[in-house]
Amino acid sequence: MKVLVADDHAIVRKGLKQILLDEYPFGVIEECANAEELLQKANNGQWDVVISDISMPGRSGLEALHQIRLSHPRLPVLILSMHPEEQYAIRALKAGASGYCSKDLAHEELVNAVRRVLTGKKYITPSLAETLATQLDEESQPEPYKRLSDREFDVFKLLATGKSVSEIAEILSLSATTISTYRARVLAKMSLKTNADLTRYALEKKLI
Amino acid sequence: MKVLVADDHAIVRKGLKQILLDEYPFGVIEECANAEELLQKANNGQWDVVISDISMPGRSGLEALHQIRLSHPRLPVLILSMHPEEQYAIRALKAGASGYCSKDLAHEELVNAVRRVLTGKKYITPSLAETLATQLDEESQPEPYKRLSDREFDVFKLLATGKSVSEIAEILSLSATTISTYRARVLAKMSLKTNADLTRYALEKKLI
DNA sequence: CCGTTTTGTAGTATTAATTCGACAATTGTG
DNA sequence: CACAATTGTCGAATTAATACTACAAAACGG
Repeated sequence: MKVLVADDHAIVRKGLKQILLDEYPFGVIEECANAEELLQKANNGQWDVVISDISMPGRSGLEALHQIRLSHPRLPVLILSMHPEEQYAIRALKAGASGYCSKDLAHEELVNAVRRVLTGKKYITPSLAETLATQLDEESQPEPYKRLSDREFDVFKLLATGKSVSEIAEILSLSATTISTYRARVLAKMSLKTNADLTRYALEKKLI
Repeated sequence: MKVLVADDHAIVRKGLKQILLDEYPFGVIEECANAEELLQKANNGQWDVVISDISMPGRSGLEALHQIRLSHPRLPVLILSMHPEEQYAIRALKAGASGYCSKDLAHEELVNAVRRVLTGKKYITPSLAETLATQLDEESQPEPYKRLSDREFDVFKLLATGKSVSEIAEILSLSATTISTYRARVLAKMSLKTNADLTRYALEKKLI
């Protein structure tokens, strides 16, 4: 049993490692503190499964996932997230993740998820599975829900934390006008009107 | 060495425990998944230090901290947070925390923090320490938690619900410049920076 | 495979917000 | 009480944000 664990929080890495070692006492659990390290190690050995945080500084877990999909199509990647939220999960699964777990699950549940993805199946954290199911259900009738594009989502998150348009422009190296355009699209898609609405939404959904 | 560890994420608890066990191989590390459990265990044994997440479902880590301060005045409590935000840190320290660590610190740093608080000293996570220092440096010390005047509070509430400066000017029949001035004063008094911060604060305090 | 929609990106012109400075009225305090 | 600090209020000058508009590239839907 060889597992690659990636998370920028040392504490989380240790925790994952410990949980996995409890289950697989003779397993090899390797830690990666960021996406680069993850990619490097993924290319440098035979692994049974990768467990990675979705949001890490620098190249994100999502980008790393993408890379791994290309170079190791059969290596299952389980994405971990703090946020039990659809926006993240949909992205991860579209990028080829084998599973999506919220970080607050019990360790038995984590072990469970690992087992499933090892057999080639998908795993979705229970709380989210329900949400997604309802979502798909409702999609037939009302349909006010539109998915944000990646860029839009970036801008959404930054706006929700109180960044100004010009700060975001700086951060993403885009023109302020462009950010304004994204902002307008985000607001329209979400049927909201103000940045405060975004903040409230994000807080409610525990996105920030 | 007896440590109480509280966090709602099993993964984080495991990680903390492991890091502490690496450092204190014969230590007793007990896990608590929520604030109730933390209080119960704190009252039920002799501990050297408590390490607790700041935000847990139900009664928060901050409330638990308060309780512990009352019943065990000499027991050091180290607060952990995902967010290296001053708002939280200031509150935690005011409520009697011995230290404030961001969850992304390396495990050596955590061990360090524990050592410090054991000797009765305070520990503040480096990234935050810098922020706080710059703030004090940059200008007059904006004493936290000054009371807002009535007008200021009106403006505060309206801003927190997402009204724009000009809308507020309209509502209160004042010039937009005046509202901007109030806004600046409110922000200064509360040591906040953005409208999003106001919204967060208001939501937290259930003011809106 | 081809037309349609969505996405990523900006420029220009217009509008809103902020900074800075100011000052009278009110409040707090030794 | 007298003097300092706070509060309520604003204008002018400067900056930031938004509304439109636009267009190429990518994704999608038949």
